[in-house]
Amino acid sequence: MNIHLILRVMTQQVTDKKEAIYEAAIKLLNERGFHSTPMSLIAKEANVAAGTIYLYFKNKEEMLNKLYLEIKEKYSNSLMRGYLETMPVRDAFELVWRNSLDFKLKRGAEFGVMEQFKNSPFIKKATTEEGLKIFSPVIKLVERAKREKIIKDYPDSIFHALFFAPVGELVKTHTIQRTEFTEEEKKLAFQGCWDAVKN
Amino acid sequence: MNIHLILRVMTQQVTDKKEAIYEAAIKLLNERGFHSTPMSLIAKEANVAAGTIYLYFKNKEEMLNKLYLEIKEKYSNSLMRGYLETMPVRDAFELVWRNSLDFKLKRGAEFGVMEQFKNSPFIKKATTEEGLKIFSPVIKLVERAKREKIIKDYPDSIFHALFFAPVGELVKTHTIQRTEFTEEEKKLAFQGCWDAVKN
DNA sequence: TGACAATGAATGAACATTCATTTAATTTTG
DNA sequence: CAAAATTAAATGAATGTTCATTCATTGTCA
Repeated sequence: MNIHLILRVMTQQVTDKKEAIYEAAIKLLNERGFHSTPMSLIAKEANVAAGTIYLYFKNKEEMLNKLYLEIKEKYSNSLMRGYLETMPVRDAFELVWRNSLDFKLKRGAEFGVMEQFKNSPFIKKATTEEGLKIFSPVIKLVERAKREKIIKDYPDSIFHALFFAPVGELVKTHTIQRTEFTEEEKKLAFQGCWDAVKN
Repeated sequence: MNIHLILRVMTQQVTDKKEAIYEAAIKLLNERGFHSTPMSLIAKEANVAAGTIYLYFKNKEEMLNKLYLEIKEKYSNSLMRGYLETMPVRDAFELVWRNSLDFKLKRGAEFGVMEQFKNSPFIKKATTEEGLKIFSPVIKLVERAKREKIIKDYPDSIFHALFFAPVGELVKTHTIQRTEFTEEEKKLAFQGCWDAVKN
């Protein structure tokens, strides 16, 4: 392999097709669920031959586990967007909370797939563990807030449940009911989450 | 059909086999997920022939939708267990919250199936709507508490997200990590949920 | 014995995956 | 530099398997 080949591989085919496959999979999985999106359909949606998917993934299981991790990583990255060490802690929490909400609202298909897979026996333990690592920046922020006595000294699991779980639930409700999520409601909901964890 | 037959049908076979099928389905769906529990396996687990399932259900889709409703109903009934009109409102909320937690902990398989299906496109809109009706006793309690200014005047969706969503999230975390859910943690978590909604 | 319940082997459709072949890109050679 | 040779990428028809569902047959019981 010479340098040109390496560049091509890195920037063109692999990225393009793999991305196309991921995108197609996200769209279809969200719309139809795992059980009724065959590989052949994903291939068609991605404008790729059925066999091509198997150049990039060992099989369907591996593909979906990788897709899940990819989405989790995107989500995790979006959480800390705009964060500065110098922020007041409470502002940082509002930022992270809003980032979570925005991701789940704007990237509805990704969020749908995440939710569908999160509790499915289909996702392997290794994948779940990998997914936890991705979250570490947020965990650091929580540690800091606990040390400064700004939030209660909850175990991580309880903090996460009180502060983030409601966001997902709300987005699901609004998505199902096809109702607007107003700024008023966002403020109310954040205040509730904050009241649950603040000291 | 004579009266004896009707009685027999109502009390013996139908109930027994249907129940056996439901139980088998819950166990397998929770363990293996929808995509890899074939009807034949459900039949075997229920000690019933494959064809028998089709005496009680039109097809797999109908079976799963009915199963989902059945579970939701059991869950909903368990929520109000022990409730008395005369209770102080805050005690009633703690009761309902603990009932929710107990159900999700003790009936882990049912809870797992519920979670797996809740966000799946597999569940039909009609089923989701039917599932909402089942919840009405709790909604009445919430109305009462709002009127008495004991909890904040949140829209139902926000109340639900703040007060109930964390319970499910916590149970899932503990189930995955195979850790004990201590009484201490339960107290902490309830206090958080209550702080989120109380006035 | 008649009426219904239950069975489970058989059927056919759907699907994941393979692989022989084609197309495209890259390198070598004269 | 162009043509030939090599290597890699991509294709999609074919394969074998899995599975939901059916239905001819058998069992049950009033």
